[in-house]
Amino acid sequence: MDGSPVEMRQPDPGRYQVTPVTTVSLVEQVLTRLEALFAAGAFRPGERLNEARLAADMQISRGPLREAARMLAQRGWLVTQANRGFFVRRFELSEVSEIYQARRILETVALQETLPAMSEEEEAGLQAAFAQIETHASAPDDPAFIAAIMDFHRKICALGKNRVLLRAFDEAARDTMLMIAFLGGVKANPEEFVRRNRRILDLLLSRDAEASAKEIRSYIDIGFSEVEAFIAAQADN
Amino acid sequence: MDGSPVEMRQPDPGRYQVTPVTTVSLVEQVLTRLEALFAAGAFRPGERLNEARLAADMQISRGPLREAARMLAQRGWLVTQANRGFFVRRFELSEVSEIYQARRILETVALQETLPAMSEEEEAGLQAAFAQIETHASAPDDPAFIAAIMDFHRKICALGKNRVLLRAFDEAARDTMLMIAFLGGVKANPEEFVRRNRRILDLLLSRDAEASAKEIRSYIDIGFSEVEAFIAAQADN
DNA sequence: AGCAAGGAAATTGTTGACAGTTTACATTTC
DNA sequence: GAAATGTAAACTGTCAACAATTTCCTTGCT
Repeated sequence: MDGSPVEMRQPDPGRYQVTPVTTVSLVEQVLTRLEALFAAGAFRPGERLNEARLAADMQISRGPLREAARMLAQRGWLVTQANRGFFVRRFELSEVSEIYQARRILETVALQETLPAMSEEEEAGLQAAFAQIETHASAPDDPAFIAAIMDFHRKICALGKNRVLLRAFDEAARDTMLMIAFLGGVKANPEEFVRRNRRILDLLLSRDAEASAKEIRSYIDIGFSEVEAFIAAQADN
Repeated sequence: MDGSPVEMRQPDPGRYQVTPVTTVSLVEQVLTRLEALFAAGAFRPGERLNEARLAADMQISRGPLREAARMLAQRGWLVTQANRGFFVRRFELSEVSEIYQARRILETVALQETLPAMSEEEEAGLQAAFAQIETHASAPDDPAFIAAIMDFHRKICALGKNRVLLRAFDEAARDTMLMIAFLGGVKANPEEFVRRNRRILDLLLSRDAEASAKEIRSYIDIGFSEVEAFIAAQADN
């Protein structure tokens, strides 16, 4: 009973570090799952999604599902029709070219002024992101491969230190992934992707903004023409 | 009873024209109202919004309100905290500058290649949008004045014919309006806004992409420095 | 007074049910 | 047989209630 101080808890902030415990709401979980379904190509363009069925499959009620669907609608992945519910968006060919055009601008404009001042952390981040591309190149059909590529280019865009433009890139990147999912995956050989991105990385590390931008534009153009050709081939069938 | 053909309805598609009857869901109505509340500066940054109270005021249940709030959260106007609900976003000063920087890029990059080929409709649209600015200049405190300015610049951005970039502009423009709403409205004299935008319009109509871009950048810079000064003045209090 | 503990009130997260609309199908009419 | 009509099932839009968590206030202690 007499207070020997030995066991007393004292504030010692530096001794250990714990992260907050968080709960994940159903809406967030549903959103994640729907994104995964989109990435896996489970939804077809124009498809109507059945709220009751989806909710039952996920073993939740329709409320959280609808809230997640509203977020995807705001993001542009779903469109709503009054009294008819949510439909998976469609891509027109014209919009595909706009997506790539936007990426060309967003990724290169970021470098223009900031590349020479790239920090150690940013440099390390780019290298780590590229390493991820190499890792996933062995399984190019896995959505994680495209996701790794997009993350690398996202880090490029992040060099611009502009959250508004980075957000715009995120949308364009997500649109790209969605479109690829609709097409049923890429079929271009992964080695070329790795090689060209390595070249981009090297030019970035040399801090040559002009050459980097040129290489990035060329890289994006190639990606676009491959998608374009693939769509044209599909249309022929 | 014998069918005299006089009154028989015959398919005659050109004789009259009706537009579809549409229903507006509660979610859409709520979204519109929340946007108006934001524009009017009714919400303070960091404020938590009370679902039950808002829903009761609008005389609806919490469901549609939450769905609209999720859309605003996806848009970035609200942020969510687990089990604590929706909070009005905050603006850091650094982000304000990024918004203007993004607008500078998005509005000028659109012109670079497309201005010389501007169509009659686009030209008329720009003039009509500018006329709206003049109309609302007499009531500069009305959110409609800023909205008119933003719409004019949106049409400029639309010249680029890129929906992805236009969407990015929309976000930046909405962020700008939100920020101004938080600041309690603009106090710069409306005549200057009208004058500078008229100059932009003239340069656009002359189809001089380079001069237009320069004038737009200058215009945006002025808007930014005014907001910046206003924020600094507020911070002093 | 300052602080911790406890509990009631307020608020969010989630659900199930009902009303209104749409969709699909069978039936009638020409 | 094709188009129009009527009808039942399916589905979305909305609500009200309940469970879980947070917030606020009171109480008791040093």
